[in-house]
Amino acid sequence: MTFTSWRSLGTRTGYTEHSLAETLNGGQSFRWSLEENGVWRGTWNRCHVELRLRGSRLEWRTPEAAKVKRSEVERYLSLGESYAVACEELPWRSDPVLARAVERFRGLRILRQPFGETLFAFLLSSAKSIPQIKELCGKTAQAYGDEILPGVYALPTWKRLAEVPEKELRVLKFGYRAKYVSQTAKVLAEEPDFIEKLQETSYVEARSRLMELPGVGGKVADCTLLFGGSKLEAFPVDTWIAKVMSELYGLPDLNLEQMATFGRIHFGRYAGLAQQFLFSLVRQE
DNA sequence: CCGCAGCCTCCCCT
DNA sequence: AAGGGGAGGCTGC
Repeated sequence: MTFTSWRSLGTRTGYTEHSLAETLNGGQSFRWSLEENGVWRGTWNRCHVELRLRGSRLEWRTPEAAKVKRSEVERYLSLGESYAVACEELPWRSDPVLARAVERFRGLRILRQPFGETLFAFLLSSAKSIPQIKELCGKTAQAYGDEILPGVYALPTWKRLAEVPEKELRVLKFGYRAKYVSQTAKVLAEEPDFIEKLQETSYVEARSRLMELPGVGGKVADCTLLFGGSKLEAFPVDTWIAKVMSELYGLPDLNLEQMATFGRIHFGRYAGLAQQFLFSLVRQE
């Protein structure tokens, strides 16, 4: 494959190697891999790009045949957003735990992934580690997705997934998640504008609609809305964040749903960004 | 309303 | 070395 030359995405993104790795490979997306030469390679929709950091300058390139636009990359990486403003608005001044996390992972941000792909990945996420989820996504793309470039496969659409028998997904080692994917695919196939309509509604409404889908509980709904729907007030509570709330915030008696509510109130409009900082913090320790 | 086992499979631990 | 327990969760009892 012939790539374009490296192009700058700016020198003021705030990214460090550390926070870039945490953003691309820290549990938001499962479609990035780090090559030996320090280059990140990732795929979303029909976009395929490489990223690297040269000092403070973030650079990208893409196979010429892929026809990826700079604006698509900027949007995906959420570069145009006022990231500094969001960080500034987080309550780190009165919250030493958050302050430590923000300091340690400066540059970490929330991606804007395709909604459908995000939903798919998080339907697979229960009781799975990041490498395992990546493996399942990769196998699914190869089995049912389009080959958008030689050897590069996009994830299949939900329409395509609706045609795949649950049994085949079990062969790919989806386990009990095969049923979630299969049944959700059927619902989405019957209601083609389900996802589109959902993105136009408020966080609260979108969350409860998403939770009607088989295999989607509060955590999966929040991850989908945060990483794939740009609902930055979503505060996903997994076992790691539960540990943070319990041990670092002194709230061991709240259940998961109560922790999610606490998070949205305590951290405010950008609770999801705070969650990602805290998630990186505990996961590292 | 709450808490818990079961679900697939893999991995880690003993 | 084989076998139990838990994993970035959801569902039904």
